[in-house]
Amino acid sequence: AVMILRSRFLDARRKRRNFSKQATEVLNEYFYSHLSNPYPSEEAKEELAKQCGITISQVSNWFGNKRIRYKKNISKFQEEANLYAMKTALGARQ
Amino acid sequence: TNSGSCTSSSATTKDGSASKSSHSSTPRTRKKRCPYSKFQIRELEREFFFNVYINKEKRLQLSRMLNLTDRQVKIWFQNRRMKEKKLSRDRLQYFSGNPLL
DNA sequence: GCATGATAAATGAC
DNA sequence: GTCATTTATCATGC
Repeated sequence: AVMILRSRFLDARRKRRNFSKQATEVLNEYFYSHLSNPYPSEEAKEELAKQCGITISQVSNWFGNKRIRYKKNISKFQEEANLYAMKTALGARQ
Repeated sequence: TNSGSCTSSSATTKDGSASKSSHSSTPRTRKKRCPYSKFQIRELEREFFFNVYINKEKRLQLSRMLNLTDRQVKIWFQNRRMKEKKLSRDRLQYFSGNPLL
């Protein structure tokens, strides 16, 4: 049993599981509301990790992937960007 | 999986700095990430097991044996130390914050 | 078949 | 030296 758990831990690195819908929501809200400087501080990463139920490393991974994939094809994310821009605008109105 | 496709330093002159750009006008293209072979990783890991910090002498020796630049070996050890630190952090979090174990 | 998360080379700030 | 990061690659989900 110990061996199984150990092996599960060792290659749990690339046993990828998608984040929850809510977690992705939170991360995208932060990303698109800080699009001019999408680099959360350590404190912000900690807060995001807590909100999303993931580790700080996973938050860093998500932002790293998001930044470069957004930069590589901005048009592909345009719709998503508008969606979250509208969402934050509506949230600020209340 | 990877045969000698990335062993770029075929013309081992001295350092890995190939003939980059003519002069200091071009912004010097970033070197393409090139995954190392199983053999290269094995030897690097073997040395890392003995010494987490590698000295200059062994570094030059290793770089010649693996057909890597001195800079590549240096950076590999830096990244490897960071990886070890991350593994330690993950282990700590994994065994402390999971009541199932 | 791409989307997505994690890891492996490579750079640069400090 | 560390360390956050960029970039390409890997491995999986669906």
